[in-house]
Amino acid sequence: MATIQDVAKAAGVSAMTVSNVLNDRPHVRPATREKVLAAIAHLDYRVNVAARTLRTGRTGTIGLAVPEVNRPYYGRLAAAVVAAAGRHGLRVSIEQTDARRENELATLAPSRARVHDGVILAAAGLTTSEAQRLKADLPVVVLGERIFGGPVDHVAMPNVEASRAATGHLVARGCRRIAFLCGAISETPGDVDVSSLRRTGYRQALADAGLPGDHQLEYELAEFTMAAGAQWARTTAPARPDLDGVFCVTDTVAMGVLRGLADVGIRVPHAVKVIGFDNVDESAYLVPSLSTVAPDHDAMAQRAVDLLVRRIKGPESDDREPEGFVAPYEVVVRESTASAG
Amino acid sequence: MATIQDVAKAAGVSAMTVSNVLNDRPHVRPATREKVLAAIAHLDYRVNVAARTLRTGRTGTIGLAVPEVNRPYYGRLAAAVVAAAGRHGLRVSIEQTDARRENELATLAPSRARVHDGVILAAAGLTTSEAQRLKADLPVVVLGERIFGGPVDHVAMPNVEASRAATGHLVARGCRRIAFLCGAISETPGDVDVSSLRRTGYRQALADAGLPGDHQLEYELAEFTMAAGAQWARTTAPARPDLDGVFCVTDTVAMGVLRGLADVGIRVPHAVKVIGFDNVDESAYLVPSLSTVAPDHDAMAQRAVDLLVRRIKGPESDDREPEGFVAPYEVVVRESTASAG
DNA sequence: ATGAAAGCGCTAACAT
DNA sequence: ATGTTAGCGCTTTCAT
Repeated sequence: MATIQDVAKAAGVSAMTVSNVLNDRPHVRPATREKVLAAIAHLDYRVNVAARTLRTGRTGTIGLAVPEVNRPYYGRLAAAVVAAAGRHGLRVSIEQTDARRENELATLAPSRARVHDGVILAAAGLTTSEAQRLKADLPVVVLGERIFGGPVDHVAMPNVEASRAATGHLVARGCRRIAFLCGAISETPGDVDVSSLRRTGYRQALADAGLPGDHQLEYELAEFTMAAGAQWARTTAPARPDLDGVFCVTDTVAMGVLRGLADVGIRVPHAVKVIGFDNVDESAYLVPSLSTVAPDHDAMAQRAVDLLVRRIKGPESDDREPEGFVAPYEVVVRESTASAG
Repeated sequence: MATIQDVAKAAGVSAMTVSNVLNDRPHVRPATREKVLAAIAHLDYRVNVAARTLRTGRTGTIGLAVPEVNRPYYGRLAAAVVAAAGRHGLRVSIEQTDARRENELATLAPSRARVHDGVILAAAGLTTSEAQRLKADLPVVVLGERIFGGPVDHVAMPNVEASRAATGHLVARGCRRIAFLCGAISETPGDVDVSSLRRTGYRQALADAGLPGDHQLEYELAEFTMAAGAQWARTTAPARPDLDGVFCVTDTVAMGVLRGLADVGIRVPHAVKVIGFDNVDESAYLVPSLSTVAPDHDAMAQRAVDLLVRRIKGPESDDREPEGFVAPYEVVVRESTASAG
């Protein structure tokens, strides 16, 4: 395997000149550049990434830490991040955190700085206060909740607003007894997990409509899974005949709910209307198709990568105030909330 | 950030001894080892992966090249590979090939040998003859079709047998006019893509049952997508009122088909029974739930990683004959092929 | 059982 | 515009 020295020799220049060509640095005469490129092609030379990393401290790879690869939402996100990173010439290495805080924190440990130039952390296990005190040893962008006053750049879902819109849509379709299904809500006061943010939006929408809030209608599931959603629909929903709408914290949960309601003969959207959150690809193909909130995944991924690259590139930029970006969204209306029977 | 020299100094030994401790090499006195470990802990020392890689040529990372991260099947697979690799202390870097042969071949190029110790290639764009002549510059395990006489280890789906079983199940449930939906089938004679293998199983099952094969019932879709499946169900299925069963090349396609059939009022399983392939998580929660072939994803991932690790570890093992592993499978019967109306 | 020396391939800094 | 020098942090080889 050819080295930069071999190329230099073949081109009749110094290794440094080859390096300059490789890295698109100025001050290389076109003629010289040609010679070097020819030698590179001839020898089929490839840079040794390890050597470059050892020298520069840059690895050319960013980490993407997600709770679980095998979930449509994160699959969608990962695809978008891989694409966006590629545009910056960066590789993406995906890690699973299983939504456990120690794993999430571990991705920011110094040891990772040796492997990744930066990390995009799709946080699900951290508390807000933890996120606000994140002391990362490498550039980080947190993807998930909006972290006010946190120390790192973050890209967030418009959780509250979008949930309010989703619930508002149910209200507009005539629902009056709307359940909210979410995951475990943190006990820590001031902590903002997805569930509590979306619950806030849900409550606001009820208030907007002058509907009484009923905490009996707020259900905390053990997990964000289809199984949990289905289980709820089979056991709890039938016991609440007054129910006419369900807002699910994610499409995955909603998929389970649709299945469970079908099992117990509760018709959607006739008896109960259902709306989810995420606009996962599958949602459009369910029977009935699932109404949902569609955040702009590509914009989130693109922005996350851009923010990260800026921190990676500019050491001076460490001083820059942490930035936040809230993705645009829209409510996608499908059969599960259709108005006519 | 502490280096191995710092640790050596702190422990009062040479760098070499520290290295020996780090790499669990013999001939280190327990007392010495203790001293070193203490120094490591005290300084919070971490090996510099780049330096080690430069020296040894090993990166500690394997590549996983999949057509698309954002597809349930590959998400499921990726999760399993990440888990299996972790057990060997290896990181996984995921790449997308978009099922294009040049991208798939690129993952095996020498330049990647600098970044990955080996690659698991979920091939979808290569022809058999290409796969059989794969000249990889680093250890590779191909995950996908069974490559007879190929030069690399491979882990395969039991495509033919499982498809035969799936189709046989439809026959057993009384279907007589069974359609087969697949992706584009390669023109190259002798080429075995997923579609043609599964078609072979389908045809065998029909022959087993003494049913006439009717090539009019074999449909090649442009893509393995829900959209393509739905499109087919909406346009083609209604034109074939004799149809009573559909075997889809993947669950994703089947999801689209279920949706499309619902659109045109063809009832499943009453009028038409549908079976898929993959047993994606979602399949159990569709309405109707989808019967399918369930290959053992975890076994496939585990085996792929094991095979790869063997090639990486043992240079002498290059001589070993390429191994093939065919995953076990079972037919999972759900509502979409239920017998009673 | 431990250590000294050398070098993996690259690039930052400083010549020229 | 190009070249020289030095060294990133580790491990292989050969001593001791």
